[in-house]
Amino acid sequence: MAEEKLHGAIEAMKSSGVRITPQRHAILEHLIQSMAHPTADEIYKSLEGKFPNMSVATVYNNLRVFKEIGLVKELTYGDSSSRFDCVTTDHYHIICDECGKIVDFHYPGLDEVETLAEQVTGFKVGDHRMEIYGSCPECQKNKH
Amino acid sequence: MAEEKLHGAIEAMKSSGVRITPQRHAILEHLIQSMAHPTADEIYKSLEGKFPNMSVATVYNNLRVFKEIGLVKELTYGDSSSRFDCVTTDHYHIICDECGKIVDFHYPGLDEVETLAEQVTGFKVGDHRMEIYGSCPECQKNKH
DNA sequence: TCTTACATTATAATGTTTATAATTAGTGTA
DNA sequence: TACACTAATTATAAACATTATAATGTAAGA
Repeated sequence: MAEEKLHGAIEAMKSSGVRITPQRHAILEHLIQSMAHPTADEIYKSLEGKFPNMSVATVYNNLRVFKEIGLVKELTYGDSSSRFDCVTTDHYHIICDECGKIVDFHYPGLDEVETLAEQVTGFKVGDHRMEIYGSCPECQKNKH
Repeated sequence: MAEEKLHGAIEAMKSSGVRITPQRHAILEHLIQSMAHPTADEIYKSLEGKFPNMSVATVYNNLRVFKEIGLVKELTYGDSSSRFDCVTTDHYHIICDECGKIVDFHYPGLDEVETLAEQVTGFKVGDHRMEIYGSCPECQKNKH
């Protein structure tokens, strides 16, 4: 499964015309295998063994590249440093008020809301649902 | 309305034993009156006129104090600096799977999700809903 | 293999946020 | 109202994450 994910990520890089370097491979591999959501510095430190000469800038540069092609999501909580997470297949729905069309909308990060809800209410949270409502591009056009 | 909000905030400070200083008053007033979600530096700059000697540290310190007593929420997007927002009365619901109890759950910040949804799907977003599901404190106790 | 454009490295710079120590000022009490 | 006590403010420096720069190295197609 991790293998497949890595393979898919590499394919995504190829088709985006992004070069596959050993450093990029290692960063992606680390992101996929680690269950945690590491900071840039944690990634840097964990790859020090394999790449003693790797620069911190390389980690940051590549995380930006991965974000741009949609492989990685940056999570900003209150702490000092951002955390990075592979994009999962979790998704929500966005629904057109006018024609009822339902479109998948991928968004990785409402765990934060669950955590806060637990703290504030004392509930043990199991799940949540969210829907977004609006007007789809086609229905917007038809108004004119 | 802004008056009331400010008054309420000051009451909250009093009952938390937090001293009311001119700087704190001004920072709160600015947060309540401004429609935007200012950064610490923006607050600092906009109060330069009234308080030529105010230190940036004062702004940060007081924003932390306000956060601690629940008056202010820190919003961390991808940018370099945090933004700060008065806690609004917007709320969601958290629902107990077992007894059906519904508890208000205040959370200021899903605008970010709406914005991203617009960008990704091309929809014009009007609204969203979210519910959180779990087990309330009482029902958790009753299991033991 | 060769070439070229892109990636990496090392370093310095930027910018936000926090820590420190000395001064100042709220707030309860006499 | 004046006093005393404690907390808040200021000015400064430091810490920290992140980005920019320029030189060097390397992936990948011709």
